Amino acid sequence: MSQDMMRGHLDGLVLAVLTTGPSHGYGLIDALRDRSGGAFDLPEGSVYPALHRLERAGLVASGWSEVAGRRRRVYSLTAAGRRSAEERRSEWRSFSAAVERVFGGGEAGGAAVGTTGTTGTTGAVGAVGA
Amino acid sequence: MSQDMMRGHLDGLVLAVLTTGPSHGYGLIDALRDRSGGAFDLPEGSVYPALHRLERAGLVASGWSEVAGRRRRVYSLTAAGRRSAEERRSEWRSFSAAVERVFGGGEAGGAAVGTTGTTGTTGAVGAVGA
DNA sequence: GCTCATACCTAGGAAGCCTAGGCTTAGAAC
DNA sequence: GTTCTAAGCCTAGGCTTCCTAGGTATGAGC
Repeated sequence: MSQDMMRGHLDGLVLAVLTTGPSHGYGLIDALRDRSGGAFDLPEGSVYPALHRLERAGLVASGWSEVAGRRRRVYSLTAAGRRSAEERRSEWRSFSAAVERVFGGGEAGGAAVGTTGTTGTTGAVGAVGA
Repeated sequence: MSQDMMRGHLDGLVLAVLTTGPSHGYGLIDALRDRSGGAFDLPEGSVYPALHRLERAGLVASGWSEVAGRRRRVYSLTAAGRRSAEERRSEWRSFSAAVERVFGGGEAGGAAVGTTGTTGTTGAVGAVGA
C-alpha cells in the first residue's frame, strides 16, 4: 500500500468495524489489520485521534472498562454513528465505482481523451514526449 | 460524494487519464468529470497544482500549444509516468479490496470483533450505549 | 463595451494522518 | 527486586494535500 491513500476514509473504516460490536483502541487496530488482510496496520497516532474526532461528532460513545487490572476505553456506535456508517459505506461505493471508471477507461490504447469540444487538436502538440 | 476522499488518489487519476493521450488542464478536468460519470468535478486549484507536482516529479512533461489563438499547456506522460500510472492502479486495486473487506465484514450482525486475544471481555462494558 | 467561456496561475488556509515521543500497569525473565 | 516486554492510553508538531478565492488574458456573442 502507500502513504496516505486513506485520508478521508479512516473514519468510515473505524465506524465499519464498530458496527460489529464495541471495541477499544488497540483492539480496533488489530481488527482493522485482520479484516483488511494485513493491508491496514495503523499507528496509534492515527486511530486515537480518529476515535476522539468521532466521539466529538457524536458518532461513537466511550466508556471505561477494567480488564485484568488494565483500563480500557471501549467505544461503541451511537444511533447517529450507525447511520453515518451506512452513509459512508455507500459513499465509498460511489467513490470506488467512479475511480474504477477512470482507471478502467484507459485500457484500450489509443483513443483520444477529448479536449473539450475543440476536437482534432490534441495531436498537434509541440515538444511533448517521453 | 464528499469532501476529500480523494486525497492521495488525485495524482493517480490524473495519470490514468493521461494514459489515453496528452491533455491540457481544462480538458483533463472535463475528462475526469466525464469518465467518472460526473462524480469528480475538480476545481482548477486542485488540478493545476497536481499537474505541476507531477511534472516536478518527472512523471509528466508539458509543452505549449496554440489552439484558436489560445495558449494551452499540454501534458503527456513520461516513461516514468507510465510506469507510475500502472503502479498506482494496482495500488488502488489493493487498497480498494482492503477497504471492501473491512466494509463487507460488518454485514452479519452480531459477531464479536475480537479484542486482541483476551476474549470474552468485550461484552462487559460500562456506560456505553446508543 | 460588456459578458461569458476558455485557459492558465498562485497564495493561503484547513484538515488529516503520521512521527515521535510520554504515561501506566501486568507479567515474565533473571 | 529489578528489568524488560507487551498491552493500553494519550498528545504535540509537522508534512502533505486539497480547496477557496482570488488574479490574468483571449475570443465570441450581443
